[in-house]
Amino acid sequence: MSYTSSQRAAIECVDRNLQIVACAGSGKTDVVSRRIAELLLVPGVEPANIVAFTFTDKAAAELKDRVLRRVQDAGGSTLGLAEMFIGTMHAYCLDVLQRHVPETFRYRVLSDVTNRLFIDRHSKEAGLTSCPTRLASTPTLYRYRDSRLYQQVLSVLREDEVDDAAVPDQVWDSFAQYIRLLGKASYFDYTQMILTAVELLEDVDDERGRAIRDHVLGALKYLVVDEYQDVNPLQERLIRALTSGGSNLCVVGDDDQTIYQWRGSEVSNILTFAQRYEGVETVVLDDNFRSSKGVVDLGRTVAESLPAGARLAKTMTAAGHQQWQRGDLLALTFDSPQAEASWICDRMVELRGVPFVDGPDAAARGLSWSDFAVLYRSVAKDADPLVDELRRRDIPYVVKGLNRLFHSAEIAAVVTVFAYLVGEVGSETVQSAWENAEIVPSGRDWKSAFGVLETARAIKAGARWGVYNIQRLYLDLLAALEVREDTIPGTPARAELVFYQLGKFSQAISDFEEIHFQSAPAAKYRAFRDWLTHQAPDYYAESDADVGYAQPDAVVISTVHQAKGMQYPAVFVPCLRRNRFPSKRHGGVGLFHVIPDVAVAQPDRYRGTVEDETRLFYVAVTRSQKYLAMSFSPGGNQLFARPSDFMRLASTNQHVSTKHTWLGPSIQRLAPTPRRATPQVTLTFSELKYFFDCPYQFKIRFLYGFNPPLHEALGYGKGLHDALAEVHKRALDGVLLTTADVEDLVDRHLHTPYAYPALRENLVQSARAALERYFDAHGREIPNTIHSEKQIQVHLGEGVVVDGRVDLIRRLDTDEVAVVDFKSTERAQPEDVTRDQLHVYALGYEELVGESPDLIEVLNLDDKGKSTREEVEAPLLAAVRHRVLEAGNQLRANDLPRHQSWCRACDKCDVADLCRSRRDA
DNA sequence: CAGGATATCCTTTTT
DNA sequence: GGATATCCTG
Repeated sequence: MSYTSSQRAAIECVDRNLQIVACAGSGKTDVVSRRIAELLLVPGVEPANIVAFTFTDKAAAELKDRVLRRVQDAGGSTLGLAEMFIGTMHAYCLDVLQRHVPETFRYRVLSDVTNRLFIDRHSKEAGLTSCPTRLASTPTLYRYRDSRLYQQVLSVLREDEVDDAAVPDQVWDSFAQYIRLLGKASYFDYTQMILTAVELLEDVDDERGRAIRDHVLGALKYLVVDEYQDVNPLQERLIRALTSGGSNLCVVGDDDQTIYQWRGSEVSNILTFAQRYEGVETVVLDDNFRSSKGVVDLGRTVAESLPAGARLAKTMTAAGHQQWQRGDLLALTFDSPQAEASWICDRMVELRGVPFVDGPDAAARGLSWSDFAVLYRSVAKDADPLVDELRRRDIPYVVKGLNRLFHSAEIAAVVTVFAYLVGEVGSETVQSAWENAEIVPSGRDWKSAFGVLETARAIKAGARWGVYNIQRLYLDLLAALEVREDTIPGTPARAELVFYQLGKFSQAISDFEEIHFQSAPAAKYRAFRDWLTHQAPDYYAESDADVGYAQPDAVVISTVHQAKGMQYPAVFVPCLRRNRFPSKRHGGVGLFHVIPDVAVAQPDRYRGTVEDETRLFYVAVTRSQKYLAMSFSPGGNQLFARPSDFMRLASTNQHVSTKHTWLGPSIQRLAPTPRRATPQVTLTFSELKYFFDCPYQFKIRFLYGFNPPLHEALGYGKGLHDALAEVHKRALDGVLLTTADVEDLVDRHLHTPYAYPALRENLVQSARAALERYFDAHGREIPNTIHSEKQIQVHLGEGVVVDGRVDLIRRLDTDEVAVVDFKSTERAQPEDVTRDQLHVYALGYEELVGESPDLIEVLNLDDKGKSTREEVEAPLLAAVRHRVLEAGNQLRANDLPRHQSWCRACDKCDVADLCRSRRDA
């Protein structure tokens, strides 16, 4: 791989703060990963000294993979690579907290949906309904209706730089209530994880804060921040705090690609970076290797239409191998959306099989469906005509960025069940909805199914919480109707898709029940039903062919936002309508009705400006490697009847044609061949355990997404683990806890939010007993702790990685090293599965330190459970390595069969009813 | 061309 | 129910 001089400058700059301004297609990820590999060659630099932030988990996975390959290329060692943090800032902060702050071990993270459920469920206590607005018509926010806005207010107050005095006192009161409630329930929302970590790191005076600073900053020598243009003020504070100890900082970004300002991104971070940090070296990567000179020139035109003062100076230049030809770039106008959709399909058919060269040294291949991407400002509002046309013509497609789970007939049918439970519809409605959705074969006996529902409905207030578990009800209902992949009418492919939908619904139930587990039965069903109609549809995406690890050869329909970071040989940007793209400003009760806009430094970020939309258009254009068709057709009403200014901008560019001439039949065509990438498979230890137990159970749980019912004792095992983690971590710091600390430990770590009071008391007792037993039996060995909760990775080659955490690594009196796994219940697990699992741990340890452990141990904390200890054997290690690789290949081939017949794995399987009838047992 | 009346909208998405 | 774009009127 050869680099340009500026790329090399960026890679080699390891001793100064560095700003890499990377244009679209400039090989950014490659440069960053190479630089990290280079850092590892610096004498004295260990993987644990490097932290790299990305914006998404997906980007993190990609960077990790790249770094690994670069390290291998550079002949470096992959030893200990698991100690390098590559991930989002959220994940990093959570990791720091849960590594160093025992009080936070028990905290769980609220997602966007569960956070909203939480706010609505506790609307008064969370301050929602007392939060004032500046509108006479809406004196305060309303439950349900305004909870989303309230979420935004809560994050702006913490993530932005807010002029405290300009925010009304009552708004602050609401805010304080929310924060108090969040802590009381032991939750972090996304913002709070970062804020908590930042405040600890900033607090130089606090004794404990200083200890954490020493740990964190002591290890950190190099910090890399990708997508720096999208960093918000709180995240900038984190970066500041992390580099305050003098670590080297490298930020990478492109101010022209700031597209998340409505989430608080602050472009000025990147614009003024060089002034705000010491001795900054700036490297501009303006060679675009991705696109033809036509695309690059159009992209530059778009970027340069932005006001000059608001950008970093750079001139994107075409430097790749893609050739521009007249006719590649089109700006076309159509009379109707249907005509536009039809032309797009024609154009795809025309381009299919046309020779395309992926890289400078690659052989030509024929373009295939997955080489085409159609990018919309709003898929939800504009993509329907194209989807209809693609379906009509049998062209495969996947739609990204659309929450339509609840539009599907299957889920609509499932929802009727809950309408029935609250007495809104009769049994005939339910039955006919299910039959219309073709989930069950017609003529199925519905008696037992309604029996399940009757039992659920008859539950009285005061019953144990576990009894009117909605998840249980759902799974029982599917079991009663014998809904399984092999009984769903239609082809196996259809059955699989239906199962993905049903699995997602199971996830929705889990989200709801996490917050509403303890609501009284009638209220709970009612709340669930309302949530299903009003809120849930906005959060859950329909499943299409793009699921699991298999990669379909299908046209991609996506929003511009979701296409960020992607590239495609041919890109379509249709529906360039005025008031849609650029989008017009919107009305309604908004952020600034709660927080005055003067309280925020750059309020326009949250409003959206033409410049923001221009940057979005820039992102859309620069996704294309060669072919790009921008088009307009008048939309449904007069607001969208005229073309966007972007149409004019595009058509005045000299590389763009405004008329399309069909390629003649003489043009050379190759067999369509999709770009082949071997998907990366990353598994955790616990997922792998299920896979070893039964591949089909793994599929039901992790690919389809079915969740077992929430268990009332949930949290017990984690609490024990956390308590022991504190014991061992303190030991590493030289503090030895004893039996006298048991009560404290249990208080701090045992969090069982779903336990009814009597159970809770039981769990406290058994947790204390378990810890006391541990101190009795192993107290003497605690000082021999080498690692507690050690992050490990196993790289198996061929893109298969296993991630995990080893509970304990300790030295025995024999001076041997043992890898230890705690089990909190004696719940039987076949012995061979346990051994497989432990050998994977051993592999992880080997990759961490370079030699395998001597022993692997299972320590059962339960009083009856038995503990095992065995020697690590090389042949077993090799065999396990092989089995994990095989698992990765099976996953990629979507080959996850069920066992031949009912077996012992089925006996303990929570989702066995979705697999086979119990009559077979 | 200014200003009032009317029609139409109420994204985008990551953690 | 509020904000905005565009239409309409003089």
